[in-house]
Amino acid sequence: MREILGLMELEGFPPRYNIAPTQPILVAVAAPPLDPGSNRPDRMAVLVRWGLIPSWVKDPREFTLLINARSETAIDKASFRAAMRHRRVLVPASGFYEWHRPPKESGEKLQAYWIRPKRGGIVCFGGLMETYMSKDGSELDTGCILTVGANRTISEIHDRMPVVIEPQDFARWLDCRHGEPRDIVDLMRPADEDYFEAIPVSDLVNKVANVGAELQTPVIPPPKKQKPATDRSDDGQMNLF
DNA sequence: CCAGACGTTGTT
DNA sequence: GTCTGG
DNA sequence: CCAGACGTTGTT
DNA sequence: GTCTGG
Repeated sequence: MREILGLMELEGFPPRYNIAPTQPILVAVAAPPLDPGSNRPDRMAVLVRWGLIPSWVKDPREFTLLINARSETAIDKASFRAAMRHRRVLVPASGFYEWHRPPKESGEKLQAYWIRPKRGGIVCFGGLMETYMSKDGSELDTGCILTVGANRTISEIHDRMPVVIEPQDFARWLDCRHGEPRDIVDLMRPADEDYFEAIPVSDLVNKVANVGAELQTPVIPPPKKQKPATDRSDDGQMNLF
């Protein structure tokens, strides 16, 4: 991931297997303009609270937790408009969890899935951040992840999925100095059908107190046909969500 | 115009 | 701060 | 799901 | 008839 993002700050960042809203997440942002000849990286890593707080919020305690933003509407929403223009970020992860909620009548149980790139490695989600100034003068960096309608593969599980930004689009996504929202709308689209694989996992993941690698151990879900996951092991560097 | 909301998803 | 609903 | 709206203007 | 708001 360090190689992918060009960040220096990632050494020694431990793997995390169950990141819940309000917890810190690592994001990549564009660094301030470089001096000519500088070899400083043009991106930097920031830890933000997962749950965006717009700058105009009076009392964060009474404000809804904004962990996702719909990419179709974020440009026009008061809560996301400024961040969409000025504070786009990349959120690196080794995948995400999603829950399949069967119709109540079906009798099927809620099934959790660990969803990761088929090729393994790191995926970068499109996200937004804000720096919130509280009344006591302290700053709180917060962020959220953009979503888009699920592709056919993921829609078996859920109707939405995170926006995936490909490496060749990182620079354009992050360049908020020149790139306006209309210049990046094309990047907010469902991932290719074969980009992700969904691995059924146990309901251990449902409890945020469970945080170990065993959360990603494949299970065979009871009734429906579901291809068991491979046992290809993860690189263990950065297991977000 | 003015007052009030400002969001998503449904357990990540 | 900006948008929406009345 | 059901009830209610279904339109525009917004300084005349 | 269809959409929206609760």
